Amino acid sequence: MEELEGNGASSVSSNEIGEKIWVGSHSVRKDISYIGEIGTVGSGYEIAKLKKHIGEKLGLNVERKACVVGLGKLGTAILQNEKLFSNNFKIVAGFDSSINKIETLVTHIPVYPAYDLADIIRKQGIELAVITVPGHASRDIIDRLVEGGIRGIVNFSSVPLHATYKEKVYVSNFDIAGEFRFLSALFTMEQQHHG
Amino acid sequence: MEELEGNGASSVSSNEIGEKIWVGSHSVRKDISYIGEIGTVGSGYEIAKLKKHIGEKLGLNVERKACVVGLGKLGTAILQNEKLFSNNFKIVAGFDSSINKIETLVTHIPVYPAYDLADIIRKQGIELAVITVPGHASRDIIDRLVEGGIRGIVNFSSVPLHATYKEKVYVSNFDIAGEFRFLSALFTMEQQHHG
DNA sequence: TTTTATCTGTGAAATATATCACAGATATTG
DNA sequence: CAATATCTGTGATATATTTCACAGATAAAA
Repeated sequence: MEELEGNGASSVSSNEIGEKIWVGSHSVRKDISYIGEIGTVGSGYEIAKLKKHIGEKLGLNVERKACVVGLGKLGTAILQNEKLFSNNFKIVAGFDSSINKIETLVTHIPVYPAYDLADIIRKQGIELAVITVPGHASRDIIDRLVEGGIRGIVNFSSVPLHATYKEKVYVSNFDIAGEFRFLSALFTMEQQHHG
Repeated sequence: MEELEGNGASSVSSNEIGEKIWVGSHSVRKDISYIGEIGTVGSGYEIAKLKKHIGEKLGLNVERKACVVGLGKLGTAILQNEKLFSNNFKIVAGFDSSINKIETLVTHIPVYPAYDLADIIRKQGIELAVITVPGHASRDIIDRLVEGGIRGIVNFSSVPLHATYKEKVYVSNFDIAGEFRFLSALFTMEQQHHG
């Protein structure tokens, strides 16, 4: 929608949205209809109105604080790369278990030792975390994040985490090797079907 | 399964697998049944046999070459982090459009200018790519990857790519900001339902 | 104003996915 | 060896998701 606004458009049809995101116009309309009756028959959806409604429904209109746990190469790259985030998310802290790493890392974002995790998350009201620690450490980290009251976690460790609803934490696992396996499974099975 | 093997087990039941990955035993059995009749009633699945069959079906028993396109902080971190990959995937090349970056980057993996992309992918038989270029450049990059004959792409740029089946390329999009939006939508909607 | 084109919202139908339940086979125990 | 416990593979059922089709409303054109 922001792309279309940039082109000077003020309204958009389900068809146009569908083409942008490679989804049928039916599905676009059906999904939007769960939020409410937002469109205008004949001319489509007013972009500003649609953005507002989606934002309210999904909680995207408020700024949320996030942190990075594990400051290896990957963690540091994420910590320092503000372009990775849209404007309502702000990385406000980094954590690592190595004091040495914390003292030597050059960055304008404050970094803390891992044992302060729960405390700082609670005090600063941090809601989201990206974790890039080695697999064996991730279970311990998630416990401390939950203790601090974190709400969502993006997990880059190779050990998938399954936070329960009871814990009130949602986890999104991402594993590059897993994606590679998935992709190679797709094209391997394609070949098996075609001979 | 490798974890269980490490503990000395040689066979595993659908129940045990299900507990490990938080899935019902029914689903585990049903999924495995699509590959064939691999289990033994009464004692479960022989781990070595199950690994072999899954590997063959999904093409995980062969080594596959991969590359990283875009050597900013994130791309460099991925290029240099071999722990991110399981043993059948090997990063054999990095690419960037900045000659300066290519000349100054210190790594034991060969790096090349982006204009050599298609050529090197073809010559070296690279099947997988991770792309971490800025959004606006990604469409051009994917064209060159396809030209070189790439089979699968993990896309970290914020612009989602949709490779068609016709192009014989599969794409897995990953966008950290998108995951944050998804997670905050989940807990926001949870709050809306509970009052 | 009248006609024609455009577009939403949504029941209904079609697909796909997940779950269940159990027959029948194997392993284990006493 | 008999009795009991364990476990797979799968048809059947249930649930979820996607797609379709169109009534009815608005916008644009003539």
